[in-house]
Amino acid sequence: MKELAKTYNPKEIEDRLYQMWQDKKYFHAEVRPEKKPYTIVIPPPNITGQLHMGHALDNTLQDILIRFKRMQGYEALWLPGTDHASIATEAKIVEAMAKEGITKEDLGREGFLERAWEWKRQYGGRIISQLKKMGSSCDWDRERFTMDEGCNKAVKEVFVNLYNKGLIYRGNRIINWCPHCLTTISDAEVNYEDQAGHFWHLRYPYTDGSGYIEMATTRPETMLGDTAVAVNPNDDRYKHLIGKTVTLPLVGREIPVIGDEYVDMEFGTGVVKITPAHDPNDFEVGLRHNLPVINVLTPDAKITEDYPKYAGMDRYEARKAIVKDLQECGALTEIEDHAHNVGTCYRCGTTIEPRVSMQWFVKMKPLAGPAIDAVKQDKTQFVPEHFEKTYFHWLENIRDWCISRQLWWGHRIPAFYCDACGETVVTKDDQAICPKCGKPMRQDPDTLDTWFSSALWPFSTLGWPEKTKELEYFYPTSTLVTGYDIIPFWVMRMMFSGIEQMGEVPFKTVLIHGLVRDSQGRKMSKSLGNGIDPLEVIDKYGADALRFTLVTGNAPGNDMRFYWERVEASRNFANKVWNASRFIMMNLEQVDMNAAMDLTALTDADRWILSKCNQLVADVTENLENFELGIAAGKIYDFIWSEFCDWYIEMVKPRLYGTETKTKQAALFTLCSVLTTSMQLLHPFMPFITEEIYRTLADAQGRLTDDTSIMISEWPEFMKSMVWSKEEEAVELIKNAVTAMRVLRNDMNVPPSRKAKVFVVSDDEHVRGIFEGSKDFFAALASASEVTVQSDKAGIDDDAVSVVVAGATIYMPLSDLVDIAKEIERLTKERERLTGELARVNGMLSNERFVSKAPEAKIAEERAKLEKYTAMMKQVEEQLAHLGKQ
RNA sequence: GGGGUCUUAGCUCAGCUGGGAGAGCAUCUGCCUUACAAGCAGAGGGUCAUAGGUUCGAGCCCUAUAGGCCCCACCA
Repeated sequence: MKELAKTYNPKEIEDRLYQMWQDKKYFHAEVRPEKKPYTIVIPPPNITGQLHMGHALDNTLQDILIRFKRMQGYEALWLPGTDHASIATEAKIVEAMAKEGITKEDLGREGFLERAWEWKRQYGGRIISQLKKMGSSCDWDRERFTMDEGCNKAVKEVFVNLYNKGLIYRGNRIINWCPHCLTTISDAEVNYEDQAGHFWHLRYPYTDGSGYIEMATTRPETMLGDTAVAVNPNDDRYKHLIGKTVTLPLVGREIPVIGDEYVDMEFGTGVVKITPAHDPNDFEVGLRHNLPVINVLTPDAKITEDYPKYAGMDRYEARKAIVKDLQECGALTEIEDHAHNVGTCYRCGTTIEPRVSMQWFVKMKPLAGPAIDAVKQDKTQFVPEHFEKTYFHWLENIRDWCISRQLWWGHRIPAFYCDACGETVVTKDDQAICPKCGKPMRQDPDTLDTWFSSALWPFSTLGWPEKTKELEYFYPTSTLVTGYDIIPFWVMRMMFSGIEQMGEVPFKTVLIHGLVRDSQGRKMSKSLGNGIDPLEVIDKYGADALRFTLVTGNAPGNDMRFYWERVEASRNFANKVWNASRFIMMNLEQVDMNAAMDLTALTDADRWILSKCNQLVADVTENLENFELGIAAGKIYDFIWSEFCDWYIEMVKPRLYGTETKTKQAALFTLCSVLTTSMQLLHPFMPFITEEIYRTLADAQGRLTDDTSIMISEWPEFMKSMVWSKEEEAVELIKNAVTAMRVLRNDMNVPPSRKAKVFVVSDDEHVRGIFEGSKDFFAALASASEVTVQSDKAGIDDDAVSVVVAGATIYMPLSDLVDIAKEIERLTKERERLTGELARVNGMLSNERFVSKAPEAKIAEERAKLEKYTAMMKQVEEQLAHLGKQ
């Protein structure tokens, strides 16, 4: 027979089992019309990425769902892949090249891309192999990459579709520019942070020499590009000035004073300098007033050649120089401290430079509407629900999406320009010759925002734009699992893309999770060095322990803290499971498991645990269906540890160590049955250990085949015929009695090694029957030398210690060990407790409004309690009276 | 400025449709009981942030207040 090691060693089994699952193609899903599909597309990790706790959590949740559904009989597809992460990857490669002293320009576009693909081949697989360590049951045969041929086709298709509908346009607009990455970034990619800065108060003189107007700015260097000064047209202080002109200091340009309601009269001096080229609001004002747009900065944020005195200085140097010059010419009157919000690049942290340039945009309003409606109509549901508010808020306030990037690594924009005649052609197929004038065309050099291709992921990975059978079968996908921080970047964009291109939402449920933080609640980050590597956790405690830790004690959508102690607790649970299995298998050889099972041999204890286990099946299934993964895991944990191990296995030991075959067989049958069911319920959470136990058990029972695997076994089902309430009640009574005895012995410092005679007294024949039938294990669990069940106190020493449970009083003649005073104290305490309970129940039942309004069942429940407590109270009082006499 | 969310045992957090406050860790006591000391049996510890309200009944629903965190926002 197969033996299990004394402690669970994950390293011995994880890789081996994962390999087996892969070899057997258990992760692979096919179009099978006779089965219902269940689909998850993975949030594709960046090829630059290393597995971190966020991935670990995200993938654990997905794997739990997919394994659960697979066992339930769905054709479960978990579609994996990676993201090309244009800006991050390109930056990494450029950085590596810099170390060799090469620039992008040295290699040229083709050469650079070659190098990038090489880099992808080399590192793109790393994250995948790390996901496998987690036990992720992805269909690796269908692995995709956001820049593979299929995705590229989809990207071009969508671009052309949207362009033809007028939903993609090219325009000269103010965008977020990163002077370090030298590309645009979208609004969503700008992080705002508070920075200490200053208010510089400036005076611009009127051209007619009639004085000056004063204003404040946080960015004095942009004054080179000022093309107006604005006041609020309703402002009595200034409205008469509208139409006058001022002379821009240092530059000498004559610019108008204009009136625009954008100016807040209450703030500052109520005067604003307008720099359309370098501020988004000023840009809008400029549009309204037809102001010239004067760009004073180069792409890397240096002053342009147009201002020789400052040319070549970066924006901060220029600021110093200009401030100094303004001061010298008397235009600067005051410098005030001022904290303000500065936009920074999400990738490199550089302060964003608003900049006017020709870019491609997606018109968002027409796309946002249907995406909002779909969620309002519950076509897609968020879990937890309140995240839909975040989603609505984003979509309702959305601005057009800037999608062009000045990068080489990415999907190239399928637009072709004719320099000769100015023609633009947007097409899926390369266009070399201008259809209008026949001259050569050149393709737009820019690439698309990475999220443009990610947005298509739920259908591009299923073959779209081809009408594949996969697409028809697996789309819309079932559940999307991601962090709340990704809603604006990805979830939202998949929603409107799916609706627009497919006519159907991309997924039915969005399961949102929070961030994994460190033990002090800080974000895990490279710079803090507080990140915990999931691979290290797996190495030390096993993947199952890591997975279990990530899914328990945490509600959906909430951030969680990562503690090593919690992993230890999970590991301990794994070990518990392991040892319970080991115990069962050690005893298996005692009986012939192939012999027919005599169901009448099942005892109350057997039926009790089977009934409990059956209920667990119902609960866990329901919780999983409602995405309450943590609750489900908690219930399995409690059942296995507190019910199965702490009680049932202990109850069954006397039978296993005895000689009677029939009852032994019933016990082993029950043990195996409950073990198997609970391993199946636990499998989505802890795939490795459950598989190992499942297969080892099959082996021990002589039914192990090549295709025995828990992951393709059928999910257990709740069976009405296995609800045994009477047996449950009976065993609960015994459990209460055992606990009461233990408490009593503990209070009196009686060690378990000291066995005592126990008398159970009850005038209820039914209760006596229960104790009679459970004598063997009752004695063992209560450390009794022998148990006598009788209807009265005949033959029991007067000084026996007693404990009262519902329906019975239990006596232990520990005459020489008993401290009478202590015993009276204990009983007095018990009387107090019962008095409290009775007061509560009586209070409720004497409340007329409760009796008339509460549900029938609740009232009956309270009446039963009243009866039970009254009887117990009577017993306790009798005991007290008796002891008091001595 | 707008929105969201949280406040429950010493710590970290659960508590699913309102019906006697839970877990893990920590603390204390006693156990090497032949599956497990990564264990077993017990114990202590909470005015569920505060104040109102709805209800027969509120940790849970409503309103206000205080504090923490997050997201969004163009106040130069």
